[in-house]
Amino acid sequence: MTGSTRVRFAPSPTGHLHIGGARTALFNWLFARHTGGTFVLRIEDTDTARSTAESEKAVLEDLAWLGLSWDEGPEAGGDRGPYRQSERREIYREQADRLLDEGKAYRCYCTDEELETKRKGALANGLVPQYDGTCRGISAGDEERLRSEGRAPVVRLYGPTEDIAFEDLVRGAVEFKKGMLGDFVIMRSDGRPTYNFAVVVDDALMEITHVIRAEEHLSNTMRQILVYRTLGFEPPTFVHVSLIVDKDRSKLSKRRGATSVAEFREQGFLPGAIVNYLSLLGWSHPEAAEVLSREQLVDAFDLARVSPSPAAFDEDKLSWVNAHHIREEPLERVVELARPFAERAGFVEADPERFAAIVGLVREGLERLGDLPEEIAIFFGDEVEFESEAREWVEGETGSGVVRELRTAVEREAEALSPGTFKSILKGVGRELGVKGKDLFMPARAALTGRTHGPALGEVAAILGRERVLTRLSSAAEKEARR
RNA sequence: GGCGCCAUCGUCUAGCGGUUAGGACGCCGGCCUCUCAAGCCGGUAACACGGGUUCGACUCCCGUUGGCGCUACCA
Repeated sequence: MTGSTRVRFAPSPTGHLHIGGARTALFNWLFARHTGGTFVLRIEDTDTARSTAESEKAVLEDLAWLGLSWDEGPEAGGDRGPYRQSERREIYREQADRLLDEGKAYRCYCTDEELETKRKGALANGLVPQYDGTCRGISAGDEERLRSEGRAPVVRLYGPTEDIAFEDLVRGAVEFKKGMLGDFVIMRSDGRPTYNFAVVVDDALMEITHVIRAEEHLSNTMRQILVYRTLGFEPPTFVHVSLIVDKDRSKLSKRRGATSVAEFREQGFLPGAIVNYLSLLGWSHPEAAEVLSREQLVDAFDLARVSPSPAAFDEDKLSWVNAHHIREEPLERVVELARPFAERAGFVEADPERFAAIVGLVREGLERLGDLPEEIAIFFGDEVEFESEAREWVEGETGSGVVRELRTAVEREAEALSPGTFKSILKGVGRELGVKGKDLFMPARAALTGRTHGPALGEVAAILGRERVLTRLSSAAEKEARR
């Protein structure tokens, strides 16, 4: 591939980054990185009513968190900016004026009410509602008069005079009939461009080569190609990626669970896992590999393997992918991501090495970082809280014997506790007492952690350290003695 | 309503005229194991329907059905 591809992701800043948007951004990013091209980020904030600066910040943060770095855009700069549509008003106006001068567009003074009446009339007659061209050949005098009445015009582009066909990279040949579209608005009466106009002006001027976006924009493509042609620009290659849908096949909705990247982050999904899972929605690895690092994805990504059918979001599989990433990503990375989860739950470990050891041990059984506090609780605090089943293990005769003997043995034999030494000491106790297996391990586990489930016991003891092991064994023994 | 897109196990998907239709998640068993996971082994389960085209269709064409999208001075 050449290094000249230019793609963009163009979110509207109306909230946190949506999971569907994240997937679109990801495919653009993967394509850019795979081809050595440029990934542009553009903020589509022409809808002033819904766009906010906070949302823009949130979206930027979400993208950065996912690791989808952009080469041009807000904060990154670039020589084809500005990268916010709200800062490009002049550019749209110039382009619209040009079309007006060239007679390819015209001012329309029809009011909403007039338009609404016509629309209803058309619908009533079973016709496709589209602009009837009332203002098409409007005279300068009429314009003057309408303007003096206080009417502010919109700018309309002439609808297509021929069918519009194009080749979509994932959908193949797509064709729209000319009669489907009337003269449509490109500039609103307040001077702001409409979406379909702004997008084309921006994509053309930013020299975007591949427009990779969600399928919901497929129908818009007819309008946009018309704008490209009228403006005298060459349309880019279009790539319409399928939508991500809910388990019930409807549009992904908030009410059925998390839908924003931020929400998944809060639950403890790793950015690498989200990127990995999202890549599998509508794309597949040539060798069917499923657990993939960012690098592997960049390396293997190919638009030719993007599927055209909508994909249902499956949180079970996301969790599975996440568990893999928690286990397989570099420990230091996982530790860094895990720390806030621990600290928020009150588990603050001053010693970074000990904390890393704890995370390194419990990550084997973690599906989400949100489950971390529960798992690491056993390493914190002086008092062990016993689950009832665990209590039974230390209370029985053999159990209490194991606990007492183990305490003595640890005190006598071990200066430092490694997983190996702890295990051999435990086994020694077992031999002495004639106890093995569950009857040996469970009392020890229960005394040390208060639980009957958990990570490998030797490792747990090693992280606890000799002193704490002794304390906990003593206190379990006392507990038994007091009965 | 009109136009467009989509259609393989419950879910994500492989397949690109000839396959016992493959893999993954989930689920169910087994092994391993102090426990829970992980891991390994095995099982469950699909070409929406109807017409063509062809010696031969999951694959190509048409239609039906269903899902979704667009149909705005929202993006």
